[in-house]
Amino acid sequence: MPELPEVETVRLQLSKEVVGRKIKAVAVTNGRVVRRHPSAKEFRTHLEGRVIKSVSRLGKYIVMGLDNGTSLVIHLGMSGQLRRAKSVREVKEKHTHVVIAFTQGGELRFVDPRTFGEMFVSQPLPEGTKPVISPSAQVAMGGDGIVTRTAVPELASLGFDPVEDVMSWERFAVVLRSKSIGIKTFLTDQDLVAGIGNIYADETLFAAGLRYDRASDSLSTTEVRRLWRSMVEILAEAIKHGGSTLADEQFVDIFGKPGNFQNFHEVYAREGESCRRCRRIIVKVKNQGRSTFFCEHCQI
DNA sequence: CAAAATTCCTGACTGC
DNA sequence: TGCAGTCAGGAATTTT
Repeated sequence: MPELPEVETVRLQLSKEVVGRKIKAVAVTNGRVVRRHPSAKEFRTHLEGRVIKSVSRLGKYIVMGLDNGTSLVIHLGMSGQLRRAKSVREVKEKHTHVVIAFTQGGELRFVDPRTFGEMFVSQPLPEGTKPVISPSAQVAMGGDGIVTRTAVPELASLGFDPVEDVMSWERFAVVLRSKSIGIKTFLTDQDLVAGIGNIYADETLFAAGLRYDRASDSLSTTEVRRLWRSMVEILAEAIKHGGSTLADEQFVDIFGKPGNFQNFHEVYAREGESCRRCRRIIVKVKNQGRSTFFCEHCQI
């Protein structure tokens, strides 16, 4: 399922492929994707004629800045894909729900079997209005980097972005210790840390040598620093390898190519296999209704 | 058939 | 008793 590294992989490609393009027509064939809008037609009207000026990302959300100050926001959910088509003639994937055609030719298509993903057009906050920012993002950034949040009020409650927002581990410690919850719960709470899901939480915790159920306010300074480092490094590494494509799942980039980072997973989906560090068996437990994979020996 | 996992929502439990 | 924080569980969804 697309998490920060997969979304960033897509964002990097989109910024080369669609910036500067003008939207000629939008076709919505599954209204569920644009559920925030009163109608598919209203969504269409907001987009047609607009030029895409930028492509940024906040957590798992892609934000396309448009030439009138509004933004096209896209969330891939668990099975969403954005696909670049060179021409209308290219065969459409099953579950293609939205097609954006450009005046310069070509299309951008939104494909999503499970339809947990969504698209919507966001209106910026009126000039002079002060944005409401999540406490996590405020502490983490100390007032910086609120641009996307001002441009997209719907995303204001998201926590700091561990890749995009430059911050210190000391500030991370402040946010971490402000809660008393399991550290995996902390990492996957989008209002605290934006962009981490099940895969990268488990991989980060293995790299940090910490159990998923350690309380966020119980870590020593050394452990906090290790968690911070591991999180940043795992995400950077995963982006370098184009994200993870799982055996059952079908994450692909905008050209249909799978990612590579699954080959570097130490624990995720490795239940019953041996830990590469200590040779013991990787176990799987349920946490918050989600699978958690970890090594009982390497993670304390 | 159950499992996969996203966000959102509700109900219950805990500690002060 | 009330309240905030936390957590568990369910819905929506399709494919394997």
